[in-house]
Amino acid sequence: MQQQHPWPQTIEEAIAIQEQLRSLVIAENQLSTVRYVAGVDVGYHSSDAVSQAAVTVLSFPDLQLQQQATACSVTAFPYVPGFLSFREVPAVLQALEKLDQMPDLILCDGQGLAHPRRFGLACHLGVLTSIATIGVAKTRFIGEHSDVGLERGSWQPLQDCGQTVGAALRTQTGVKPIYVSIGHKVNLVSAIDYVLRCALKYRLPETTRSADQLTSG
DNA sequence: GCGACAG
DNA sequence: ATCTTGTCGC
Repeated sequence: MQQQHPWPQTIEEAIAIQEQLRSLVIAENQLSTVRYVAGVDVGYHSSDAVSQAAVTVLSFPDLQLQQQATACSVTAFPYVPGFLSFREVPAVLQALEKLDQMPDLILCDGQGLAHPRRFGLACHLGVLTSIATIGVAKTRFIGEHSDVGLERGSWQPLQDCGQTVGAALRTQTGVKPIYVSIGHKVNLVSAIDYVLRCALKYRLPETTRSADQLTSG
């Protein structure tokens, strides 16, 4: 699971990579039966110099923790909105390599297609690993949407430049919606369904929560 | 020029 | 992301 392209040193190089790789994104279901779902998260401490990635693998649909791994690496890119993947993907790849068995699906902490160039973190990780991925973000990055119904499962398309790039999804009645978008090898309706089935009790899916927990402490 | 801006 | 306790509400 090595990086398959040179890591950019400039925004211009990063844009070129995004524009090249985005054509490789598969926006339809191409995943086997999901038995293992992973959550990934990256954290930082006092300095930005070191990125710590955590991956947790849960059984699906019963959501029991099966495996976990962490990895630290030198932070390879600054945080610039629109280029988060260049910062977080290297550490995530290292953590994934430590797993005994690859998950069937990965829920990423960030956007997928809901990105200015349609190539957010979830798309990037999916293309590099060939694993199905979904972007699950706590806040909106791009796009607009109508008000979301108050009940769990309600959602509204997230639209940008006339395209549906994701969904604002209410995972629990009365809580703020989250932003779901395609990463790789899954369509939006299925992505919403997987996220809902991983978020039975809290706003964020259990995958994200368990990975966060590994990062924080 | 002025805001907005995943983590 | 990170710095950080208690507190209001179901």
